[in-house]
Amino acid sequence: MHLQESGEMYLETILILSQRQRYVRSVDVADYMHFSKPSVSRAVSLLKQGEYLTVNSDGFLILTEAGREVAEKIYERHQVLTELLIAIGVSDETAEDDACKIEHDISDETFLALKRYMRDHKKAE
Amino acid sequence: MHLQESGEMYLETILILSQRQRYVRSVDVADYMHFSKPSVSRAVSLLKQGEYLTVNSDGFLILTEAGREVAEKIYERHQVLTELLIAIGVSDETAEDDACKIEHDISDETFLALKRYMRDHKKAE
DNA sequence: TTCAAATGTTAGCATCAGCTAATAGAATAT
DNA sequence: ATATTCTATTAGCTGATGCTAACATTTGAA
Repeated sequence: MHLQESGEMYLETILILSQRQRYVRSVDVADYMHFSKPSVSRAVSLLKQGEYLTVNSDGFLILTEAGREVAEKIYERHQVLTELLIAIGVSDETAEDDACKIEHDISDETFLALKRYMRDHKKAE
Repeated sequence: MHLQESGEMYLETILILSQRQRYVRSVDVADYMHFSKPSVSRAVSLLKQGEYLTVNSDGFLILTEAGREVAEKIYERHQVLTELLIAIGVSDETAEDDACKIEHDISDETFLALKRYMRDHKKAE
C-alpha cells in the first residue's frame, strides 16, 4: 500500500503529538491539523488498514514500526529543510510552510545531497 | 481562478513545446506529458475558461499574457532548481524529477532566496 | 473520390481527500 | 440518575484530475 502525501502528514502529526502528549487520539490530530473529525477518522482507518498504526481500546493511536519509520523520515526532512531555508534567509514562517510541502516531494537522493551540503558548509558560512 | 499544480504543468509544457515547434496542438501536449487526449482536452478548456490560453481556428494553443507569465515563472523555477540540485551532486534525472515537483510548491520568497544563494556562491564553490 | 488515420470532444468511471449532517456511544457534570 | 458534552463513525457531497469507450470531424493518402 503506497502512502500519499496526506498519509505522510497524518503520520508525522501523530509522531509530533506523541512527543508532547502521553497519548494521541483522533480528535487531537483533527485539532492540530485543522481537519474535521470524519476526515481524520477515515484517514486513521486507512492507515490502520495499511498497518501504519493501531488503535487501542482507549482510542489512542499507536504507530507501528512501519508507521514510525515513515513519520520519522518525514519529520527529519521537515526539520532539516526548515533549517536550510532559514539558513539562506527565508523567514521562519515561510520556511516552515515550504518545508512542509517539499518534504513529501523529494527523493532520498536529493535529501541526502541536501544534508551533505549543509554538513559541509555549516562552519564555512 | 486559482491554478492547481496540474494547470501549471500544462502551461509549462505548452511553453516548452512552443519553443521547439511553430505551433502546439492538444495532441502534442498529450504526447509530451503521456496523458490521454481527453485529459488534455478538458485541461485546455479549463485553461481557456481561466483565460490562460486561446485556441485558434487551426486548433493551435496560444498562451495569453497571464498564461505565459505562469508558464515562464514555473519554467524558470524548473531550470534553476534542476541546476541547483545538480550542483550539489544530485544525478541529472533525479534533479529533473524533483525540481518538477518542488517548482509548484515553493513560495516566491523561498525561490528568491535560493536564486540569491546560488548567485552569491557560484564562483566561491 | 473514397477510405483510413489523426485529432478533438463527450460521457462516464475511478481515486484521493477534504467537507457537513446525523448518529451512536462514552465520559463527565449537575 | 439524568443530562450534557465529547469522541468517533457513517453516509453522502464536492472538486481535482487521471482514465477508457465511443463518436465526430478533419486531413490526407491510395
